[in-house]
Amino acid sequence: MDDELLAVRVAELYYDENKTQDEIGGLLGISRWKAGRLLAQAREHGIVRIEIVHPRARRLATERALRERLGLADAVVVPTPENEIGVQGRVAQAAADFLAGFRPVPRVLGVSWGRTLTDVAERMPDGWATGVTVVQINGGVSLNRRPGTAATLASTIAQRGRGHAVLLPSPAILERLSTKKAIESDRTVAAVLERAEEANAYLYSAGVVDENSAHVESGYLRADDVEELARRGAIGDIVGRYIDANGNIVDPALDERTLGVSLETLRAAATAILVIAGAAKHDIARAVVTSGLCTVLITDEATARALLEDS
Amino acid sequence: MDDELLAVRVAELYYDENKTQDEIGGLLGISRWKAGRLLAQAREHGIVRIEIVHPRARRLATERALRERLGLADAVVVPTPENEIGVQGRVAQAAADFLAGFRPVPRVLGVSWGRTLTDVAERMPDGWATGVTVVQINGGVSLNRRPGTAATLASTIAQRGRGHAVLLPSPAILERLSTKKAIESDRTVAAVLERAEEANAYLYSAGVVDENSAHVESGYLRADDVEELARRGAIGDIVGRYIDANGNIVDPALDERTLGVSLETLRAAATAILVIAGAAKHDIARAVVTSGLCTVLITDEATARALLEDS
DNA sequence: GACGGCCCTGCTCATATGAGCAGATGGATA
DNA sequence: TATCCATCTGCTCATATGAGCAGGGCCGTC
Repeated sequence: MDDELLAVRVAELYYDENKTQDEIGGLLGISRWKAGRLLAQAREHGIVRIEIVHPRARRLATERALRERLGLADAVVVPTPENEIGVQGRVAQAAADFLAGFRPVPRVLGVSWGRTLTDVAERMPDGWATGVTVVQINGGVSLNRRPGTAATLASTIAQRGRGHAVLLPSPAILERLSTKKAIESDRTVAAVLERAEEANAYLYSAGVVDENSAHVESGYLRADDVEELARRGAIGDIVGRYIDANGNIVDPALDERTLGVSLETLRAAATAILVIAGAAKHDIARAVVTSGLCTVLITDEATARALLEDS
Repeated sequence: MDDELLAVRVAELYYDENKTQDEIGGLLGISRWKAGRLLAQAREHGIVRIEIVHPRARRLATERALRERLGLADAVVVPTPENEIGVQGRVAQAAADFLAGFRPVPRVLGVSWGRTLTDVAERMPDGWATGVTVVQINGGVSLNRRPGTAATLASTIAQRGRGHAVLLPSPAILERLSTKKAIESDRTVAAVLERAEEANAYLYSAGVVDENSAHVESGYLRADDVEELARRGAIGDIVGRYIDANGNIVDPALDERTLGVSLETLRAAATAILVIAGAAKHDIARAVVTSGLCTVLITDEATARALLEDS
């Protein structure tokens, strides 16, 4: 019996049968030290495969790589399920867990909106904070017919944190720059934007450039506007603003008409948490992370690997 | 963070990050004993899944169940691969390993023939014994056109064991009883059968009742003979003899014309090793094992589970 | 509000394990 | 054949771990 086969036997006796290395030595006619060494070999050669099977499992090694190689303050990575079934939920759960455990507990939290953030809000544990102010950081989905809009999302997070939400009563993108300036200078809106600027942490996701974008669905943009953006290099949007692979604004004129915190605010933030999942969003995730728009990344392993590959 | 989630974190830090329970306690703000207890819980609840990934892995727990619940002297169970791809090979390898490690090394080994045993023979390690006599225990496949017949199989096992093969120069089933008696009383044949009776161990497999059986292929039986056997309750054959679910001979007249060791010889043997794999053979495996025709079973996990289910 | 039982916690102590070391083994080379 | 080098082996010792136990808090019950 060669050493590899012996290692398999040792591993079986140790892990399946809960024998001590000493007993194993006795059974297989080898010394207990040899048993220990074979066991180490078995682990090294991948004969022993240890997996943490749980919807809330994480990938600490990948998280560390992200922190070290991309200079992130923190990262949370969950395994990507087969065919991405349920990644959104898993990543949202991880984001909720992260936020709930984040210290110091933010007194003012800036949030954007979207499908992903709605998922996060739903998963925030009740009582995750004691008196948090949740500020909406970009113009909202009031036009959207679906429930679960920016307003309910922010309110949910706030209520569960025993606090209140400060909503931004404005469209995401205005048709004319003058309208945008007018709204912005409205006292209530200005007050909201001011609070948004002083948030202790920002929580946002990102969208990809395609005709199903929430901006199109809500009527802020037309399908051909999006096409044009894509043609000009846009790969996605964060807080309503379309950026290219370098994290730069694609269409400054459009951006001027977009209401909410600026990319500069995010870049300067002490804590900016990007929550993003799925293969479709690898490119936009890369753009956001490499251009320093976030300090914390919460994502699935496939996305994380995509980011790490080219660095 | 509830205990289950905490257990997941502990498991990750322990198994993925190789931290000590003490370090984990420090990281998660719990005592090292709590970390240890959570780890135990995680293992118990199946959050930690440890697998031995190797072509020669075994299922010791199932083996133990077979020994204890079916009264076998020994059992070897290998995992059934997805869609049974390669089970035959895996089980054959396990049989070869078992035989090579069997103590005391048999001086005389009785073998039957067939696809499975050919696979076993090919996998016997060179020098597995020092001077073994391998006796063919049932009539052979001289008519068979394919290579790898009873003769080469027995010779291979013998050569690798630094010994020689004693072949049974006879068809498996004779057309007429008188012919069988005549052959049986031939001095050389009688001598072989005598050696077969005194084997220290028998190694054989089993076939299922269908028109592709080696007996039909070799011309010993016609397709409609097999159909008739099935109609009368036959579920398969071992050492050329067709048995029903209770391990009894189905057609005594046919059996009389079948040349080789009897079922009684197998039942009385100190060591009779059945090598069998695949879902198609679950029934015949059950018949052989429950009727005491073997003392050692070498099989795949699915087959083993099928046997254990109804006991 | 007092009591009793249950579970959980943090401990002690025996055991299991891994790191590191010195001698043994074996194969290649001069 | 003698010698060297590399690997392997069995050891000592420090550390990590698990079993079992006593005390404390929490719950329900009276």
